[in-house]
Amino acid sequence: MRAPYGLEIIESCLSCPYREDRLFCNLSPPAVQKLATITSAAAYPKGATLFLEGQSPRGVFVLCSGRVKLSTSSADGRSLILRISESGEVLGLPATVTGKPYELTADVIEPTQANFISRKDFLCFLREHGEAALRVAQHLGETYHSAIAEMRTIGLSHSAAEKMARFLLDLSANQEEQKGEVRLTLTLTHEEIAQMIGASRETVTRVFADFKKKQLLRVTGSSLIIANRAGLEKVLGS
Amino acid sequence: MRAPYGLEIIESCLSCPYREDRLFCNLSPPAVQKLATITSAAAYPKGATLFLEGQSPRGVFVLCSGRVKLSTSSADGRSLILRISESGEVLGLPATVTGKPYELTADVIEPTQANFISRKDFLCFLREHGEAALRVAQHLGETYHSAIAEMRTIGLSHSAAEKMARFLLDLSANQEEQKGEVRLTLTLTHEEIAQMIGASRETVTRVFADFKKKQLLRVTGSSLIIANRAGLEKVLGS
DNA sequence: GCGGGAGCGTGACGCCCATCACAGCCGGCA
DNA sequence: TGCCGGCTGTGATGGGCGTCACGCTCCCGC
Repeated sequence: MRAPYGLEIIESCLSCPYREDRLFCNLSPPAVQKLATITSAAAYPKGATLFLEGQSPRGVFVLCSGRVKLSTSSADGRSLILRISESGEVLGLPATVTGKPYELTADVIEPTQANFISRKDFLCFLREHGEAALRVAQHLGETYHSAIAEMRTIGLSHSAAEKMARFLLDLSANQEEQKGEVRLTLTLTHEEIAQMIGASRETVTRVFADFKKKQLLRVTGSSLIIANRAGLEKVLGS
Repeated sequence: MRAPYGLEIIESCLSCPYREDRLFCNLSPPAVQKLATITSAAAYPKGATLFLEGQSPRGVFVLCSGRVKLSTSSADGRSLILRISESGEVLGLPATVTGKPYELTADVIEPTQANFISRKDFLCFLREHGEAALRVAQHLGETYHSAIAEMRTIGLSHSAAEKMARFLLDLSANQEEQKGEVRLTLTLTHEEIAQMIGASRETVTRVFADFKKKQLLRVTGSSLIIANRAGLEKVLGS
């Protein structure tokens, strides 16, 4: 049941300079200049919606700060979270490039500032700058890659514990490790984790308890420590 | 357990002219010409493997004929089929563009002829022809789109019957309908369908039997008739 | 302080479905 | 013709986990 938040866009992102984000860094100076002219900044409060699944694409959003939840939901209210996007990421790219409807819904879960580029301007820009088109293609390829990874965790595990383990290991993959432990801050509720791995809220709670009992991880407040990475990996192979 | 077929490539695809495929039609004449020079044709027998999940990308394959199974598999031998590709489709595009390993395995299930373009040549071609890079971006966007659709069928259904219904409705979406019935030829074994929807072989058999009993569909040989589309759709909402 | 809501922990119950086992069926092949 | 291997159908069984229900702890606003 998606709350019908209006687009309460606050047009005040003057302090939001153009970022060296992953997608458009290292472009030629004229391309960067052109990009600046078609970009407009905006701020979104918690609870706002950048775009809804099924809408025809208005354009792309480049996150400057904040966090945005990307999800898809079925008619009966169940929803599946694909990703929590953070600063520097680009949202709405596939739909904007193809012209098909947004395939996901983007909900703001932490106050966010973002740069927006309208579809018309963006396509025009890509046609003029082949280098940028190639960068976009690479970016889409990586997005696809991580979608497949997500499918693997959901589709190829027999147990909820296995999905949780995969989820945690994916999270920790980008974190640095010290004395055999990985620390990461997990600002998701059990409910949200459940929606990410395709399980119920209670199951997430129980699996967490189980992992803690088995000394695989420790939780203090919102920070989570993976104490026994090898142990978690063993959960996968069973 | 993926069979270790060697790449028994038969270099004899002289009768395989360059196709008006979805990806590269409507390019400018010089682009098409360039493309022809870097394309090489080959034939693959049933059971051959175009590429394996995890391999570093050699290039893209454009199918001229035949059928290829795209799947990913876990360490314990379970596998998840994402798609059965047919004539005209392009395989290996995301990995080739990004440089990351192939995220899927491509197995030939019907004797196939394909055009191959090496990664080096392909990237060079994209850099020279911005229009093609944009087309590739659009293509990747669509690939992503259908991956999300697949995730929805697997992740957002509570019952195996629901997954089957979604699967069949997806299949029939591209077929034309006559007198309220949709006919389609299904050349997959129950085992393969099971791997596509994330269920067991026996469950697929049972759900099929159930659907037949409820007059939702009829099966004669390899052709399948969806007799009551509305009935199938009602399975989704329960 | 106190009510209320959001999030977490936990027990009981029951169903769905994976798994195992085996039996028919069909096509291919010697 | 008869064997064999792949595919399909079906029963029995058991465990995993979704669901319901309820209590608990925070935190926040009044």
